Amino acid sequence: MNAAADQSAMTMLIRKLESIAALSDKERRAIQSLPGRIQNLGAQQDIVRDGDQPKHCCVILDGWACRYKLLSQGRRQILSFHISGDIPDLPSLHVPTMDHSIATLTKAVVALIPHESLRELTARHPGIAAAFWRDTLVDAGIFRAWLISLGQRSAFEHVAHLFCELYLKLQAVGLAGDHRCPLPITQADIADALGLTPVHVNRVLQEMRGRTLITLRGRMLVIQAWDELLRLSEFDPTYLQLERRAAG
Amino acid sequence: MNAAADQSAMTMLIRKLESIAALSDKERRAIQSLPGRIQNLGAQQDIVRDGDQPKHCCVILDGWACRYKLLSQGRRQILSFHISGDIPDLPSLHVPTMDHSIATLTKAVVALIPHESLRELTARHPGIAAAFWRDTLVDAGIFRAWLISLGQRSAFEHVAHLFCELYLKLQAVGLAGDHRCPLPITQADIADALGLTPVHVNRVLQEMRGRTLITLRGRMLVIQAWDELLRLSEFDPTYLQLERRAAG
DNA sequence: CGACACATTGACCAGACTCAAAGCTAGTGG
DNA sequence: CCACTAGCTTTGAGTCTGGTCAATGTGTCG
Repeated sequence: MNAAADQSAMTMLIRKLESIAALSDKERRAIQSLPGRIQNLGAQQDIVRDGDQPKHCCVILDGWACRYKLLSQGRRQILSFHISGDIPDLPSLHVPTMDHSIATLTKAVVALIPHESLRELTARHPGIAAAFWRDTLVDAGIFRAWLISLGQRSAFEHVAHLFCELYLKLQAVGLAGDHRCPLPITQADIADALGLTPVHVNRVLQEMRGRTLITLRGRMLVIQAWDELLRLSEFDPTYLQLERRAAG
Repeated sequence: MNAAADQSAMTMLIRKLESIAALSDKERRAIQSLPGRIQNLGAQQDIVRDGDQPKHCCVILDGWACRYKLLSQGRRQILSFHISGDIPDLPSLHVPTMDHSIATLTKAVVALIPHESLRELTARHPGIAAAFWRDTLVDAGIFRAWLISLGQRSAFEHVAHLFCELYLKLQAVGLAGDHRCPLPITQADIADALGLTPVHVNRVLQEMRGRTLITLRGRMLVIQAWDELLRLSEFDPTYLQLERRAAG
């Protein structure tokens, strides 16, 4: 966190909510004055666990996190990726028991906000309540999009679709542009999200490079052929409900 | 619809909401007096289409429906199954544009309720608003469970998991018991939901019959070995959030 | 500079798909 | 009440996408 961010840790949350709904000045101020315990976390650390009944929600201020579920024999399904501004455990406000875990994928900074404060905030500001509501509906839309990918798309199309989605989500909160975005996760993480093996994800990435669709080095993804990637994966950005900008 | 049901078409909606949240007498009466245009539909008929901006929600009173998305080359992914009491397009109250379609799978009876009436109802009865909210969160939980099945389970485990889920959902609204439930959909429908081919679904069903796990004839599913099916599919009913009864 | 995690490659395997052909069964109309 | 039909289910043979197992690079951080 730098000095500007310290002024309000909630800046990223506001930016995220404004990417899917309009906020008034009053609402922005109310969010900025939310109490939040800042926490620095390492990579691969659980934030909330399957079966927990959390009493606070976590806003991601920096770094990447994911929802995931463990099955027998160490199988892991990643259910969603989360970036700055996201509140992955927002549903815990209304559904007490977690049916999955949430963990960091990279080093991360999060703010823990008591459920109580959030309930007060939403009771006082119906506009914010609506924005939260809308956020979880967008989340559900992303789950549906992943269902479609898992059920109908080839591994190649699936990876392409994921890259389009991640780029647009990052762009919406100002963390990407010019068809480049950070991608600080491993091929094994991607594999667990797409229901593939790391080996096969690697082969798909090789093919994408070979076809000059992307560059992926260090932790930076460059989409060299955006339109082509959209076309190949039949990407339709409607489900992200990003009102302010068209895809691309 | 029989005479008793005519008394209030919303009986199934109330029963459904009570399977996931508590309602007061006042709230029950408010729901019962909702205005709803009753419609009789044939099988395979669209109720809402991808891209629509609906002005009402549909409560399913009888029959089965599904959410689905069409891709190129006639591929169809079914995103969820819906039964009596469900409001599959409830999210349209807060997210204007549909990113998928909703259609009947069997002959069905639905009630169309204007968004306006629902907004009035929820504004006047926060408990009902909370129940609706909770319902869409449960829906999201079901999407996550399907993600896990698609990503990590074998075809056999996936079919088993689906059968456990459908049985419990039907039981929760009084449409199943004794490990028997109606299953008025085709193997092709199941295939489109699980991302498999109808041929492979058929082979899986044959194996389940061979292992005396289920009986499936006419449009009736009998689960002969419930515990075994739960175990084989690693079924954990938490995500359905059915407070009142344990699984089974 | 060494160690560990991550990425890459190769050879072989298997679960699910494709294509094609019968066999059932529930509605329909005569 | 029966014959017909359309849609659904079942079965078989061959194929392919993605998985498994195992080894070898590569890069990054103490």
